[in-house]
Amino acid sequence: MDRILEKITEEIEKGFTKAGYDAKYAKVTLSNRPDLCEYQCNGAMAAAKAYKKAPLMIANDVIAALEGNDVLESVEAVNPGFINMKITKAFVSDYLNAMQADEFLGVEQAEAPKTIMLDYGGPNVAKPLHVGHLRSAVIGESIKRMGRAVGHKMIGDVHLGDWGLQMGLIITELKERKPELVYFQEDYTGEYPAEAPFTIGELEEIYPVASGKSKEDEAYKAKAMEATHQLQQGNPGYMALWNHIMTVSVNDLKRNYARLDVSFDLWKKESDAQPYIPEMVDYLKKNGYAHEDQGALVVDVKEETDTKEIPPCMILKSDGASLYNTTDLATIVERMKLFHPDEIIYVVDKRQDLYFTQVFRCARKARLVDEDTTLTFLGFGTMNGKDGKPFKTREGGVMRLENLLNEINEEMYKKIVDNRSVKEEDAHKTSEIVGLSAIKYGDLSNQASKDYVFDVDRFTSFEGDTGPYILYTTVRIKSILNRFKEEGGDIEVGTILGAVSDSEKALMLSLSQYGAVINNAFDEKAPHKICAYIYELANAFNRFYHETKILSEENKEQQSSWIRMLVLTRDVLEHSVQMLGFSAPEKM
RNA sequence: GUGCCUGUAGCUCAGUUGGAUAGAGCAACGCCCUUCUAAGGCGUGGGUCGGGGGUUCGAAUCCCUCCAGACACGCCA
Repeated sequence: MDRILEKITEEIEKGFTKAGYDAKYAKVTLSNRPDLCEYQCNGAMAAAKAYKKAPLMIANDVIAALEGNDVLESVEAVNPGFINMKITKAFVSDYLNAMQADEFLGVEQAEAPKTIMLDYGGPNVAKPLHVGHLRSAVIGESIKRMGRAVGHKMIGDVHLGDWGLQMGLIITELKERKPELVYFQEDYTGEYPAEAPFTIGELEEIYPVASGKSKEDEAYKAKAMEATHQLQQGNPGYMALWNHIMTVSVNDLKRNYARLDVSFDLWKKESDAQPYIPEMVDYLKKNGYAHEDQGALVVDVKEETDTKEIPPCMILKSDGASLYNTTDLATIVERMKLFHPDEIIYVVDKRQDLYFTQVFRCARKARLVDEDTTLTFLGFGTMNGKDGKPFKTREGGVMRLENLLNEINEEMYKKIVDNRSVKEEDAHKTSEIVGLSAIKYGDLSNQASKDYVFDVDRFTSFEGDTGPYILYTTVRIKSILNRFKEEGGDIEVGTILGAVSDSEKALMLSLSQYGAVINNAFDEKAPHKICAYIYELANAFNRFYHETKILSEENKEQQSSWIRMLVLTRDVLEHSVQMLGFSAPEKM
């Protein structure tokens, strides 16, 4: 279905054409002076130059030509040459009824759906998730859901960090502690135990210890590097251990991501890309893309237009070993081969901007990606504490994601119990749902690319521009609808009628924007635009709610009109919130 | 040093891609519950949009310059 702005623009275009002006000036936008009008067109001022005529005259010509249309309730030309308009009540209500009948609520679906891979999450095996992983997960999940809502095929890939020295470190430390394990017996030929010789708790304790030792003890580090090498060569005992590490770790990661309501379609990992490396390196050499420089194998990625020196993309270190770049390039090769994506979006820390510029250019230059496959870097800023410095625990350490979630849930639980008399078990469940909205909304309502301040008190507040406020509004609507049903009403029947109050019309206008907002938000990969929209919608609803008594309305036709509008408002809010990655409870 | 990003109310942030009187929330101060969740609504005060130039009918938005902060700059990931 057409967007409401397009429909209005079409009307204005008719006016411009009829008055003898080019229709390209007829672009209509939302009013930035709601006190004066609902929609405005600034085209007359732009046209003034081309036609060498006063803008106001042009505006008046257009208005005269618009005479007799049934979309505009009022239209007037104002000072320099603004065309201010209000649309008819019937036009808005017709639009809302059509919107309600549309399964996508007016969100335009992609005419040619794309396959878009989303690289987000990026946790490391055997290390707990910490707050640094939060943004990637939250933003990535939202973009994924937004993409699906506009009809694209979105493939989310967690892209596990499971390769390199960290594995060797764990194996080495394990060997120090339990040398008697069969995994370390070279002549062992039997089956390895199905049960892992460690728990996730032990694993998480082992890694930092091993990492610390390797920094101080050269011999230890050498052992770890050797173990890494052995693993990569396929040492059966090490491979068996690696499998255990993976299983234990991935189960734990899945549990944690589930708490965040984040899910991945693919649990691919860096090691999966390794088989592609030899052939890729060979290809880069043979075709002259890569050359040796100071002993390392590199690909030049400088471009004429660069304002600064872009270092070459390193493929192999001078000792011949591969590195992060190599794996990422090989991952691109793998993704192209397996999924042929139209676009790959990386949701990663913005500090990796330069690095990804190198990787993308290298992939492009060496034709590792199709020409029409887009590589997108979606860099996000740092999550800071109230002091403006990177978020830390009170003790100054790195905050585990799990602990952060627990803290928020506890905070939320207190608030819910303090304010309402609810059953124990309900309160715990509700506080988890609302707590998640607090975290996600707090994050997503900021522009992803900027640093932001993570303020627990502010995010968990029910007042202002917060997740809990949005949910509270949604719950209020549900509450009315439930009452209506209990009294024997049917919320599925009825037609939305023209507005009878200013607050109702404002709510209707806000609802009518939904489709355009979602499409635009996805185009710009900007979840914060959805936040801004639903906050405004929630405000519009609360204003309307405050002055309209629905359940006691005598006129049944009017009542069912309002009920239908509540259903639409609820649906818009729930769909929006779904795209942000959380949901509304039934009560709170 | 080079490059990139950021700078908007006391605090946290928007600003529809160049439009009208720069907007929200929090904090402060008033009002509004016998009526669908007051975790709500209405209102008041608060700004040289980092500074200075320029572009034009018109600039928070585009260009130049300076100031301040954050980040990145070949064998880490």
